Amino acid sequence: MGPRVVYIEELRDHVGDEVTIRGWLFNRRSSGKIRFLIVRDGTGFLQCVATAKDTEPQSFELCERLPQETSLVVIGTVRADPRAPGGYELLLSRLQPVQVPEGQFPITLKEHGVGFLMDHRHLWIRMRRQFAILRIRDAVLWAVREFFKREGFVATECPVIVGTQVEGTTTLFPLDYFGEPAYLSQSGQLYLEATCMALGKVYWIGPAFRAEKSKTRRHLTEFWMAEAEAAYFDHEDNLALQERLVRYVVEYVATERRRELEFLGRDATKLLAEVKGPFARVTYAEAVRIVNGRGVPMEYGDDFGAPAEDALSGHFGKPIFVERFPAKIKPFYMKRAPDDPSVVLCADLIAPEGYGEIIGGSQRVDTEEELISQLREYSLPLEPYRWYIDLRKWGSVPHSGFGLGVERTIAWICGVRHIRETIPFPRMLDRLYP
RNA sequence: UCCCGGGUAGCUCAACAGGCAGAGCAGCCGGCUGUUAACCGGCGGGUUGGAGGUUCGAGUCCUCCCCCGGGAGCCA
Repeated sequence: MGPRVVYIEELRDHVGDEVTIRGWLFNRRSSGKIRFLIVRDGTGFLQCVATAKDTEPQSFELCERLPQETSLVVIGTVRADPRAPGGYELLLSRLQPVQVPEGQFPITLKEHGVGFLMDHRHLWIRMRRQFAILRIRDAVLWAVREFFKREGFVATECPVIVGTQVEGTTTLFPLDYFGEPAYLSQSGQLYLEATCMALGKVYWIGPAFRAEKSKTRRHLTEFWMAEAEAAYFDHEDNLALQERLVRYVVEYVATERRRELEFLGRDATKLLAEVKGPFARVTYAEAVRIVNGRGVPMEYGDDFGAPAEDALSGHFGKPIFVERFPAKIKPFYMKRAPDDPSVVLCADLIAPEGYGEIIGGSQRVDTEEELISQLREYSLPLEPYRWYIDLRKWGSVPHSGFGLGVERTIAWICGVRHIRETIPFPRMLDRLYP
């Protein structure tokens, strides 16, 4: 048995010790009699230093030959050295290859085009930038779970195969369910409304599918949403909850993943400043005026396009709730404002810096009469929604909820322009491989 | 679906007005005891996305198709 096996992220506690690291060869450099290996192990990257004096001869020889992405076990002494990236390095005693690649690894440390990288996504995720983003993704999802746990929400699940269309079939992926038409869910919301009447405050993190043929940096056909629904929550409770969630997530990531944010060139201080104070809050009508005032044409009744969202986020420099949209451009399940039935008690949360809408939420229709009349207004059939209507017959209460777009949130926190890098294997229009 | 841009070596790109298809990196060989995408010297590397057309001659011009990227609409 060799020295104790440790992970790179634990090295600060092992300075002076001889340890074993199991990982992959990320890069190597040589200056003749001194050779440097960069080894990664999933928790970080480590510089290993090999010299003829300190390193066992056969291992020293291998340092000059092993190709990129060789899986290997390295044994050496941990030491702190300011010349090492990360501050710690391993003085290599010996190494043992696990598997040596025959050819050259497709992804080098040089430039590559996006198309090439996407075709090699299964290997691309081993590179430093992707490593940082995916570890931030992990932190975002943990933060969401921790937040809801603290707020007393119950974790639950929604079906992914559904028979009901939420708003028209064009955005749904159809499925043959033993001869019955079925779809991949575009949101768990309707089911969450049922579940919150049983468990009070509920949330789930699950996939959502949109068959829309959109081709932008903000869209995936398969993406993840953190959805919450709470009985007895009105519109105001809903916004307060969302604001606490977003602030919690950002503060959590800024603390737990500072190193990764730094690597991405993201200024954690700026992020924290953006969520520190109360979020901006405007009505849809005010938002339209602001957008117009910044030179982006749009009329009352239009939905916000990407340029309009960018204009808004540029105006405030912090997250913005846009409330009270015209009912006509929002789905059937949103509750009308009591003082103005042409608008609904909803809000979209627009992220700062042009990252777009990260939350959509609303107070829901809670009476059977309203619900049936709105389904009719939207020309939707009542039959598939029978169970949903049923909820309004048996102790219906005011309730509200929202869905947070996980990838857009990660893109904003990471400061990456395209959300395809925020999920291990993005599904997009014309992108099903790998 | 629409509007742009592109497809040349393993990768990133160049090639004037139609006239011998090139560079950097990667790879291989050699050098270097503190490298940071290391550096220095040498070597090999091509059905120019596909099909057809114009021409003495096509990477370059024309037609169709395929693929990729950027943006729009729709949304989280």
